[in-house]
Amino acid sequence: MIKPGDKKVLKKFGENLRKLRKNKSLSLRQMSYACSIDNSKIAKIEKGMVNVTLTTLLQLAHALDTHPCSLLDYDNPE
Amino acid sequence: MIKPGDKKVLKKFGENLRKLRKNKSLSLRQMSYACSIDNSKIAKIEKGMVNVTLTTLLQLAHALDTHPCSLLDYDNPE
DNA sequence: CAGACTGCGGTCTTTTTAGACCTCAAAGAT
DNA sequence: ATCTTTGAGGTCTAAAAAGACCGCAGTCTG
Repeated sequence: MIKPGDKKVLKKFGENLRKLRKNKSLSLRQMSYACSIDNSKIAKIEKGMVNVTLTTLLQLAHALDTHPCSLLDYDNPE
Repeated sequence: MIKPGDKKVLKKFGENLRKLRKNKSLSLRQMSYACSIDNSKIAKIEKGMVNVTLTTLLQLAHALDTHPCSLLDYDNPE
């Protein structure tokens, strides 16, 4: 299901997520605790290996204390 | 997996999606064609019965010719 | 009435997420 | 050298999404 075109999107999303996490100076395990998502999974998300669902997206945003939009804000206007 | 707390979120998301679709005066089948998502599925999403993934979210946003953020822009920062 | 469109709901199979747990190597500090 | 933290991968099960197809009732129009 993960089409080649999607991989790029997921990768970008992951990179942005990582950036935001680093900004908060959170380790994977700290963030895991903050949003009840397994650290190994967050790592996979950051690497673009997972197509997160809406609720997961919101959990991540909550843990980062930011609006969900921030997680989608990697978009470069075309 | 869809926890009771999530249902509310998905419902709100769906309602917002429907609002945006109506704004564009698109029928389910028209939108289905625009984003390659089955019309029955879109109906389910709008009713909050599906926890959409990131790529699906982006497909929907694309079909509505709007930024993904708009889909998350219901008043629910939490 | 007939025909078209609409939203909605159901079924089915394949693929994937969610979630939990475990291991490991590298880097840090004590 | 030891202990801890960190990021990264791996495995496994159960639940759910993806995707496609079908049918139905209501509405509208010719």
